[in-house]
Amino acid sequence: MSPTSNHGRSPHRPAREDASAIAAQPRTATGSSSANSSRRSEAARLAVLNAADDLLVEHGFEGLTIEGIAAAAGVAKQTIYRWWKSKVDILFDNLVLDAGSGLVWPTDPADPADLRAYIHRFAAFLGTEPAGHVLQALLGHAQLDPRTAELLHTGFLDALRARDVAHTRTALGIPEDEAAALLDALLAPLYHRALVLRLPLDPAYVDGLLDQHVPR
Amino acid sequence: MSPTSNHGRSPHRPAREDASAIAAQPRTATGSSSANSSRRSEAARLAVLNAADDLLVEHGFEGLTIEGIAAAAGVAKQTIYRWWKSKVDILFDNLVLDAGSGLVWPTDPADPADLRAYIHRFAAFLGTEPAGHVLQALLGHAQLDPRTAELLHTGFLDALRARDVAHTRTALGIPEDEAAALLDALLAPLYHRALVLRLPLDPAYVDGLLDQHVPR
Amino acid sequence: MSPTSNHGRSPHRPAREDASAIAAQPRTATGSSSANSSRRSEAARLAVLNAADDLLVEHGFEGLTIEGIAAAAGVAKQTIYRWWKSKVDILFDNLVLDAGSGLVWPTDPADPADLRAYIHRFAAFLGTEPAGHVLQALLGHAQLDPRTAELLHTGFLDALRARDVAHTRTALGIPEDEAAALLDALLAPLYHRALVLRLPLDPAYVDGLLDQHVPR
Amino acid sequence: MSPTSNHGRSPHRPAREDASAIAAQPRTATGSSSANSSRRSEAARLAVLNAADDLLVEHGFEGLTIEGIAAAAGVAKQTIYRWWKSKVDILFDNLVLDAGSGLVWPTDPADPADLRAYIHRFAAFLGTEPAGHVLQALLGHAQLDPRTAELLHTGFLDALRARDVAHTRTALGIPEDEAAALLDALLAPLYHRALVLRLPLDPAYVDGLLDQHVPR
DNA sequence: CAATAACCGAGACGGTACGTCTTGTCTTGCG
DNA sequence: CGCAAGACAAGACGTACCGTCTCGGTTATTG
Repeated sequence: MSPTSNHGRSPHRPAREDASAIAAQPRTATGSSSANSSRRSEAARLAVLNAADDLLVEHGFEGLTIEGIAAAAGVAKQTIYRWWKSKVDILFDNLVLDAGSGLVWPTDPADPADLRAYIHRFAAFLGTEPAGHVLQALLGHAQLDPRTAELLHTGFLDALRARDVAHTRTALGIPEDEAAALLDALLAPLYHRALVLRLPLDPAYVDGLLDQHVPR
Repeated sequence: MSPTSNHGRSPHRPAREDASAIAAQPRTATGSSSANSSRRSEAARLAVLNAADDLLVEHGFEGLTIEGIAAAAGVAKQTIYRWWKSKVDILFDNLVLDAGSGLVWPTDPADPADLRAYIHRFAAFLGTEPAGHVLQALLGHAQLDPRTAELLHTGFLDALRARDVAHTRTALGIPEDEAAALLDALLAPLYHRALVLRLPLDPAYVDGLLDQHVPR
Repeated sequence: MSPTSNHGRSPHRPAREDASAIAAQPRTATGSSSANSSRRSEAARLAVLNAADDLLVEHGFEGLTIEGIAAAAGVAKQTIYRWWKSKVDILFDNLVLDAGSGLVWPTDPADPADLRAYIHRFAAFLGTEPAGHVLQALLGHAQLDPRTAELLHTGFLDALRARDVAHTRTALGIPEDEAAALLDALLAPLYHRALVLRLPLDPAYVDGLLDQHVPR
Repeated sequence: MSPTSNHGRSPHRPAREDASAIAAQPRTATGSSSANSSRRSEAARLAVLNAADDLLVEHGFEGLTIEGIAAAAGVAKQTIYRWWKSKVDILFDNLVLDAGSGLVWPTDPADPADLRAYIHRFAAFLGTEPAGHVLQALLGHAQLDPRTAELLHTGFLDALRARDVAHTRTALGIPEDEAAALLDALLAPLYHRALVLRLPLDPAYVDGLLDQHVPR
């Protein structure tokens, strides 16, 4: 869990006011992370997140149950309900965690090649275990449940898009609306291929897509 | 239910070998509908399909239960299980039914404008109640459940795509691979906008998209 | 379950209007018992009652759980909740069942010795497994829970007392108030000894008590 | 809490070896009360006892929870568990406390009328809030739980009976076995009426009972 | 023109998981 | 150390649906 996201730490009570699940610099040293207010058990938190990830891969989203997670994590059911509302919430925390470490832009000196690199990274993230499984499951479930859709968008996708548009702008030196359009032109086929066509996002395909839209 | 689809009529027993849920000509005269072998109650079948549609809109996919459908349809639970394996199966039948009447290409004399018309029709289908709700729900659920994915692809999406590629070819007089690429370039943004961005597919947007890819 | 008691048969829905759980002749031939309205499973009913009895003796009232009964009876929890409101209800049915077969007065020709015999029978019933355990548990729980008290009195104790007073009257040929007073004088020490002093109700003690109050 | 009872003061650790919860002279000056060794908070102790009493009357025995008592007393749960094993233990302390002040024999110069007075006092104690509620609840729970039965008898009822038999002897100048039999003859109907018949122990009834067994 | 077989409604059944509740233990600061 | 606060593992509670299984009561051919 990125220290800038308090999602899992201080749960539903204080209402999600977090505006940037995807921090530009998720890794900034926040000594304040030691402001680890509550007496929450870190061991239990991690055991739950890992168990959920494992069981999602093993049994699929439908076969993922709170009772199963609790049993696999060696944790009481109530400990889960104390900190998460639902299995969707748990997976969301996993998504934020994984995105924080796996969905990053190359660091500072902006370079047009950064976009290519990032799109490749995104395709790998969406298309591979376990993070991609989680994102696909949450996107799928968001079609079925408005609360999941709300959480996924305001808590993750919106921030991700804003960040990516900004990076694209600075990387290519183009205006915001152009950056957004370019990003959509690149991401739409990836999502389409993964969610609708269910075909693999192999690097060759991604390269072809990039060649179409961004000059090498 | 299109008479060329035996999905809902003679169910899981004879194993789904239906290859063209989306018939090119779903409306072929079927006096043969009297080949209606079994003593299945048409009233019950329709009551179930309608109840499922209504309850999907009312309570969402998760809140849709077999018991609820049975109660709303005034039908015994066993009557549902006799003809459908799951609520996904019921929704699938509804999808095929709705697609048969709402996702058609203009009839015969091929015309380049047909593609524009069809894409508009598709956007309207995906974006509006209740058929779009059903398709979105099934696409969402397909991310969570491989059996749903299998059913949706081999039973609907693959046939739809094959048909649409063929129509695009004849409408524009282009080779198959070009037709497929063009179709993807048009559909990917629509799916992306509907499933990921959750924005409306208004005609203005669709027109803009078409202007980008197909000469007016 | 005595056929004159509909307690377990037609459960909480039709509201307990049964006025004579303790029928004078619980065994009256009622071929009509086959007027067994619902399709309730007799096997499940008996399995639950027996399991409850066994587990009460084994683990005590507090250690008796619905889940445990369901597991021991090889029955789904919901099957128990369908027909009984609580474990108290199950025990009550057992009590009525056991009382019907074990708490009977000698048959017709009234004889002063009948009272002696019945009091001995009562002492044995109250003091021995498993029926006595059930009655003691329900009497104990009635001190803690008004609903149990209500059920036990209006559904069992009142009818028992009325029946016993009537029998005492005809057996000894005395007026009702005298019969009631005599019965109280005999039962109070038995209950006191069983519930408060927790001493055994051996036949010698009962004989002594009888000698004190009824001429041999 | 009587100072001669260390029940609540030094709890389960030193194992209850107290033989006379009901001291003949509960009020004997025990300067040793300053043996108030530990740093136990008297305020917390009293808050717990009072809260338990209040909540027993308000919600009944079953609705009485340790957490509820802790909350109502403004005390941490652990503080309760530090000093009492269970809610039964807390109620027991309350019983001893109340009995110490409400269930006393007239003082010294022995007089035959003392028995009448004491029986009236006992009936009032058993039949009225809150002390009677506690005793009835504990008697009821003793039917369900052997540990409660053990505690109630060895910790309270046995000593009470011994004391009462002794007082009866000296008050009426009769041998011990006669005193015990007389006491049983008086108490059995009271317990029977309170626990089984659930009728009020009004003074008129008690007078009638006394007239039956002890010459005025 | 019965009989016989499938369908139908109703709903009980053995199960699984839900989300809530309480228990009794443990840990973390404060005074 | 006692204490308030409260997280924790454990597990029962009562509810909702699941998918299977009778039960009688219609139809609707078919022998």
